[in-house]
Amino acid sequence: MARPRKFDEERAVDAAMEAFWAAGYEATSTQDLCEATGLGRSSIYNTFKSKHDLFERALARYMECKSAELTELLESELPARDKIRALLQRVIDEESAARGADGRGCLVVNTYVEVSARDDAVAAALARDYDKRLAAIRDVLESGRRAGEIAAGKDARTLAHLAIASVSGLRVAARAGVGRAELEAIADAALAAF
Amino acid sequence: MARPRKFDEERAVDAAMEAFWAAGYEATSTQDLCEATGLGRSSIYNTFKSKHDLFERALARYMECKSAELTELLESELPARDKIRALLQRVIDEESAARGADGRGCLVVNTYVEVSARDDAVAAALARDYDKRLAAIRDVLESGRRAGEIAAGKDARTLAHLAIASVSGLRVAARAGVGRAELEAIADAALAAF
DNA sequence: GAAGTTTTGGATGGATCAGTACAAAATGAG
DNA sequence: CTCATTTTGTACTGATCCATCCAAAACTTC
Repeated sequence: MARPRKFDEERAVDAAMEAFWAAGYEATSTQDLCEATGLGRSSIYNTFKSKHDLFERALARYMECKSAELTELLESELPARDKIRALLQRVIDEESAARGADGRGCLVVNTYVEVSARDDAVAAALARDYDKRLAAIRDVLESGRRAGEIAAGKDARTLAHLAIASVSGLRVAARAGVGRAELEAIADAALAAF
Repeated sequence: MARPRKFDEERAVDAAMEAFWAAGYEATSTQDLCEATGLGRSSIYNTFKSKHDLFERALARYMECKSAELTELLESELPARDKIRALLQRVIDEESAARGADGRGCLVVNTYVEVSARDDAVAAALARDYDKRLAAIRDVLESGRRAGEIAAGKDARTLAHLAIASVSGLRVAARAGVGRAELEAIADAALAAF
């Protein structure tokens, strides 16, 4: 038939994801993407339509990974509040490690802020991801409410929104330079609302 | 002596702030800054050292304004928790209006995410601003704790961190497309932690 | 009004941007 | 081996990036 590809498309998307994650969309040049993926310009443009297209792929991949991690975390046998606690703790671990290592934060939060407002396709993808996470957490809290672990008067959906907002809040705080111990105290205080 | 300036430096910084606020640092070109301020290239580079310098000025101005607003808000006669409630409500008003009007969010949060990690000077300025806000809110909560409005077992400083994190969380949620009514429910739920 | 000083506009520089054109290289099918 | 097809490397496009240069304009002081 024809000459076969010398690279793995998935690995290229992964590498691009790392690049966008580290520097953001605008600040990542196509040259950076070539170096990160190890591909030539032609290969990238032959495989992906554009930088924007590659970004959407990379973002989708990131969201997939994170979504899988969340699902796994929420599937444990812990009480609902402890699941939320574990979620917040994981975020703190990520962000604290990231500060020392690379300080790149979370690609989803970064993209909300940097890209979302001026890019409808990206905004829509982020909104779908948000809804998925919201539903997963709401289910957990709803079960917890039925099990009596969460006060009956509290709305599971609202608390799920709050859980996600708490995650974002911790991430921004971490980026603001708040240290690990303080982040853990904040998370602990936030749990009082659940 | 010499030819006087035809423009007001402060107004120029204001206009630049609006531009950076609307589009972010990278996506705002020097051409955009000329158009926003109404100045020529020479005037801008004669007055400010560089785009980066102008950005620092604009960010400082933004933080000054917001800081003044916060101080004013915290000076009311309300109980401590109601002050926090008012703070969250103001954020919701801002973000909900912004979504329809321009969707630019908060320049400080945007800058944390877009610039902070790769710009020490900006990161330091943001950190100073964070500390100021933290201290102001901590004082309010400390008073509230002494007045018995806040449980004695809670640490005012941690709650102040939490208040700031709640603001960031709401802002990111708003950018994620969460509507006004839901934001208000989230804020209400978050207040249970105070 | 002349001299001296600063601002201003417009042209320009060199770098980098995203994306394309094209021919050489590489492969499987016949 | 030859042909058809796809990938790949390199050179290149036109646009835009931030910043600088310079001469003309504008204003104060003398």
